[in-house]
Amino acid sequence: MEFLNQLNTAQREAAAHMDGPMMVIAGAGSGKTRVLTYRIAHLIQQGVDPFSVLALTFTNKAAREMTERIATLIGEREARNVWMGTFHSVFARILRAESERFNYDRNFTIYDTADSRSLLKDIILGLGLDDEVYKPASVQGRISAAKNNLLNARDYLEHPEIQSEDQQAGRPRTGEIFQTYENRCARAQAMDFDDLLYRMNVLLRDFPDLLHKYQTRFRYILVDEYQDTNFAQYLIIKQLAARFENLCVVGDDAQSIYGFRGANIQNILNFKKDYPDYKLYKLEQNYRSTRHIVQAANSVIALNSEQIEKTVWTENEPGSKIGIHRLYTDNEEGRFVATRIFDLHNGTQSHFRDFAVLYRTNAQSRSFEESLRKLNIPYKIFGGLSFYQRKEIKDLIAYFRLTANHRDDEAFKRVINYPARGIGKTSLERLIIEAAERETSLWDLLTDPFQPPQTIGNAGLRKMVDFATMIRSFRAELHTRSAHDLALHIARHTGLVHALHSDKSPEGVARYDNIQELLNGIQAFTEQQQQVQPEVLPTLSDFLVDVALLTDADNTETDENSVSLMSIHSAKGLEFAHVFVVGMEEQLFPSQMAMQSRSELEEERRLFYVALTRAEKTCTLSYALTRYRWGQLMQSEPSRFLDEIDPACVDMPSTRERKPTPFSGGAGFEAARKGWRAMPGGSSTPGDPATKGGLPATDAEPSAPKAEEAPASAPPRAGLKRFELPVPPFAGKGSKRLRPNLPEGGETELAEGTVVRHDRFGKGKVVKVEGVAPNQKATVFFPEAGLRQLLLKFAKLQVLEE
DNA sequence: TGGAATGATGTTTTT
DNA sequence: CATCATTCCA
Repeated sequence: MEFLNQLNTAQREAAAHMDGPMMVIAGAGSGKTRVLTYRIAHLIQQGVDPFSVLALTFTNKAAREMTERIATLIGEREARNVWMGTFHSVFARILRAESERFNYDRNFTIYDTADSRSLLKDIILGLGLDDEVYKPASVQGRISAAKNNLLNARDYLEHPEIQSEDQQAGRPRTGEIFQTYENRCARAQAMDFDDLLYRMNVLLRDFPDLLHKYQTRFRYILVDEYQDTNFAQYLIIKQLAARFENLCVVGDDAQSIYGFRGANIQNILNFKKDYPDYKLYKLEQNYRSTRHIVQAANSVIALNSEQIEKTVWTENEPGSKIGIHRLYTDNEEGRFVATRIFDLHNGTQSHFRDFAVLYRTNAQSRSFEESLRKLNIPYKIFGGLSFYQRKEIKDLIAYFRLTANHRDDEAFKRVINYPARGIGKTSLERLIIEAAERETSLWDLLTDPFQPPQTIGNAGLRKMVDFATMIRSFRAELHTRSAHDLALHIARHTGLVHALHSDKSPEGVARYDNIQELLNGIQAFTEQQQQVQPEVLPTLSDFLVDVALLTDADNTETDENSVSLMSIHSAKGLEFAHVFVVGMEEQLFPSQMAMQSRSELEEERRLFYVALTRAEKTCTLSYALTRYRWGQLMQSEPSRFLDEIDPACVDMPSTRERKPTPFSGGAGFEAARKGWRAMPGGSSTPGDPATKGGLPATDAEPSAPKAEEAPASAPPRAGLKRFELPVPPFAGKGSKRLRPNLPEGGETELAEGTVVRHDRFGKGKVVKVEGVAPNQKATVFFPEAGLRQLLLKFAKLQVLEE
């Protein structure tokens, strides 16, 4: 009981809540993790069995930190027994335990995004479709959205609205691809990320005994970052909590930044409908940041129309104002930030780990890496090409996967001839074709004792069979050797270690080191598991469940003293004394991809809010006037977000000047500096649609600052947004965000990928088409003139080829 | 069949 | 500018 006294009143009340549904709306930096951990500790102290507590987070790191914090409150033994993990990892475990209910192998594979994309590409080509029309990535998005709304392939095919959407998008056979994808995954005993949530739902829906079992087991359920849950997650939680309704959700609508992957703020807004007698707690006092930072963040987020009412305030000192810095190039921006860090590090007694550089896209990290390296400042990059996505790591893991689950076709294809063992692509292709004909996995075909593959030459077949024999020999030891032991054996025995070791190029050495690092990681895993459950041998397949769902952010050794470089998304939940938010430019932040609709722009703004509120003491914003993008030098303009900050919190008054409208590319240094006044007659292009300001996003310009009373879910702009699907019929009362039909695409034959000629900009390729007939607009990439937005009624485009 | 050279192509954010 | 994919050659 005493430890609750370390909390403020609001926090304490929330943490002391025992039974019944509750929601905590927690402003940034208001101590929400504290409330979660203290509440769990308190529950256990009050006699609740730790085994009956389930806490769901979005990152493994958050889960680990919470476990640690709880351990310091009530001791490690108790803390360890709380079910704490990400949605995906917890449900993957449960699915593994219950796999026989849906005819899956216990050791099923979890396909990552790359696996499922390559499978999709395979299917698309296999169906004789054009992968330019059916882009694997966008089909993937479509399927993902469907699954997040609990639609399987059959539902998808039977859904008239979806079908007509696909018709109109010119991709009528998407459902067929989905269907095939589903079959192929089943055949390979594989699930993708979305399947984990989908299956979990189906499991609870179709097996009342299991529903009962887990409802009873998880007597207390806590959910972190509730604003980021999607429909599938929402429904799982709802079902699990239905028996006791001891459900605690914590979130901040202002920090909802995963709408693009199906997260639905409505889940927060609807909580009171599902649990009318819920108790609401609000945490509004910010302990993290200075007053200027809090005020700046508040002023920005106030421009969003959809929010839960709350006031974030702080008693902290005002601190220094937000700095805004203009640089001429992206490299200069890198140098600026690095020198700043260097000086601050020397001037104040701060550590390098107190600094973070946050950017919108991972591709921006390069200039900062270079500059930091030059000044000998240690840094660590998060995200981007994650450790687990490196080729050599994926190769080795593919061997592990194939060992655990022979039917994992993606893994099979990856390593059948790596290291080279003389199995060429024709042999493999024949195997693939034959497997498709017989509707079986590659492995099952290859090892079929009665009907071995018919179409492969003798030599090739023999080598393949040898390969299978080797994999089988690994399999035989799956349960007798520890994860690390077997991993090492596989790494050596396959020749992979040898192949990398003999490669003396710098990359080769790095790869070899990475393999070592992976093996060390498995060693650590093995030891850790043995500590938790000494009586059980941690196997390689146990490791695989973990590794599929790991990210770089989970990999950090906290004792490292280095500057953090990361995307704003991955910075969520973290805090740093000194934060640099870089690349504050139109088209970049807000991203050009996210300006189709008001709601997308608002998500970008929340992202900016998240960025600002990571800072404790100082926050520095910067932008560059020119930047390399797609290998091209491009002009850029200061982000509109800079103008949205309350000027009282900003250090550089000159930025208060009125900014040019978006998309006025090519205005030049002078124009960009002086603002839009310099544009007319300047280097701006005649007929440039920018001067028309046709974008909805412009609504948010300072000239019309107060958010109009938009309906709760403003109708999305017509556009190419592919991500949302109508809520499925059995979704019940949930949200009803039916989207109006897209405008008929007729009128023009312009489509993505069309090559056109413009009489000033030359040859270019259509990247995107949007808008309705008279005002239809195309985004075209011209190698000579860069990315341009053109209003079709003005621009005379000549179609060169489809 | 394997590897190197050349050419096309693409950038949001992540479990 | 990178990475990837395809092509071309030994």
